Amino acid sequence: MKNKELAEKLNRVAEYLEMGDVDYKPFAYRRAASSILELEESVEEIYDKEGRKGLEEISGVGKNIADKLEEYILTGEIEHLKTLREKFPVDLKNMLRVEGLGPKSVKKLYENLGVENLEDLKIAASEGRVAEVEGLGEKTEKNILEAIEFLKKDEGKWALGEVLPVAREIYKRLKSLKEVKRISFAGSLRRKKELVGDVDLLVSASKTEKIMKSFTSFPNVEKVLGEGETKSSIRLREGFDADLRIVGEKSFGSALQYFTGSKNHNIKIRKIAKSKGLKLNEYGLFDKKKKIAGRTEKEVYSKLGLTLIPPELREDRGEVEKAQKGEDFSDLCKLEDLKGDLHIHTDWTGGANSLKEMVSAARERGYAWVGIADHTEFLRIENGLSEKELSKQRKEIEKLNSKFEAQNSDFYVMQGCEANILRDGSLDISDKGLKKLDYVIAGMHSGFKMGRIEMTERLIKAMRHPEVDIISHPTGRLIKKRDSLNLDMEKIFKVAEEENVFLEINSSPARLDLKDADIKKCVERGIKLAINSDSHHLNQLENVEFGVGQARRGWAKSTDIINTLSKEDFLSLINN
DNA sequence: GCCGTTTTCGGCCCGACTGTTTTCAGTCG
Repeated sequence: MKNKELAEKLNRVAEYLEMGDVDYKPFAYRRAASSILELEESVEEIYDKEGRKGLEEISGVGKNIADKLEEYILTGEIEHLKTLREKFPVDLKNMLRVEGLGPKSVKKLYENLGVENLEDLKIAASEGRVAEVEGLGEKTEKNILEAIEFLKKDEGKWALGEVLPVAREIYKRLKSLKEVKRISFAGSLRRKKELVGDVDLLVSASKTEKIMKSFTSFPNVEKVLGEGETKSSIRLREGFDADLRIVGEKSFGSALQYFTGSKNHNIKIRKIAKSKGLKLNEYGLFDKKKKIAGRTEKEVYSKLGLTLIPPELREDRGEVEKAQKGEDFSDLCKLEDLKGDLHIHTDWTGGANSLKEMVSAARERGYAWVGIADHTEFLRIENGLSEKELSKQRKEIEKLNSKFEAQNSDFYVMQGCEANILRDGSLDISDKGLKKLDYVIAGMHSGFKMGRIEMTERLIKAMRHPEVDIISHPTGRLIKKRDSLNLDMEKIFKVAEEENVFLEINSSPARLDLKDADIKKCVERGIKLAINSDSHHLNQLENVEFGVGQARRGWAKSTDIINTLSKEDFLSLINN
């Protein structure tokens, strides 16, 4: 768990150094940070086992950064970072969350206006002082104000991808206790919402003391907010809270139903109970004083004349009515329905792992096929591939396929690409180059500030391109960071229908793009979707879990998702 | 600050876009 913290510290050093106009060192610190994030082992473990030498063997870590890692492991501080902070006493972490604001601008704002944090910045900008700083101007000031507004919108909310790994650690810790009979996440986390307020855990047990002790002594606890017999709360070092509730075995189902929500879903469910002369609360479903259900959620729903509604659907978007009619939701898409992943990067472009490594990791996941979709020319930073390089990659892919064939394996690797949609809607690679590929993904990676009409036309032009099959991360949003692009989604959906273009559900926890409401619209119109990991590292293949959660929140069935097809069916769909 | 089919200093993914300027700095990917 410490790796993430350490990487963050190193990145922060890089940012402060950039503020101080230092060259190259920031790059070194960033590189070290990113290789630490990719380690399988924790830096602490490496240090325990192999000492300093082990630290220096981490790629990108030399003598100096090893010093800092050692210092942090031993003291929990990095003196160098403290010194840098004294020079520029600004809340860099939060200031840099403002889209469009980098270390250099933060420095200007601090030196000219004494801006140290977001509040200062907001005041300065709304008083018109930001525009007067040399190098900044009125538009920058306006953009800053808008970006701060956007940040404020999701204040106190955390991205599912940030919360879930920590939540799982707590879950595992509690589950290992013999006193714990049943355990589940509840709340928005269980509903797989893209933003969650906190971690809700529900446990059934008769003896609670040991469980509560284990919970409040979790290593990442910053503060115990409350500790009781049936309910405790902790604040984690990551910044969010976790709540644990313990109930009796006979109430686990009703409590789970109650604490999973959503609020609007539960209001509707309780109304149904009331209309039947029953009462529903976290302790059970009651007929007068007699408890008639509570042990399982299924029992509760069933006694109310409803089928069991999957947590991801519990938003009062029509699921209750469907459940009343007997719909069993079993065809909703599931992780195990995915037969492949169409959006995988390799070290041919910006990925961390080789083609071979990515392919074998995908194979180990139990996929039947996989699609490599590296960047094309325009994205120089990602070493986007030229037509010629794509042909070379193709040869390597064909080699892998022959190998699989020789092993009598049906596993198959397809070659696609993620082409860039330029400002005018054209692609950064020739039709001739695209024709050689099995399929084509296109996506927007630049030019985010365009008017609605222009932006919509741009995307539509790309969708109408005869070679384009899939649009990656269609709205371009970054969760808690950047709002969706200015697109007329109705028009986009219409063209997707006309052109048989598939829209991506990008599983990267930073994106989750399309969002649930858009997915639901696609499903209703019969537009097919692709759940892709957009992996740049083999650890990221498992991110499809987030995409599946998102798809389920959008009511997508397995038949709506093209990754559930066999390779043959997928290719014939693409070629028609 | 790290790295080296460059042994010990010189190079370090780079182009588009935006908003500031009026030729370029900062940010993003």
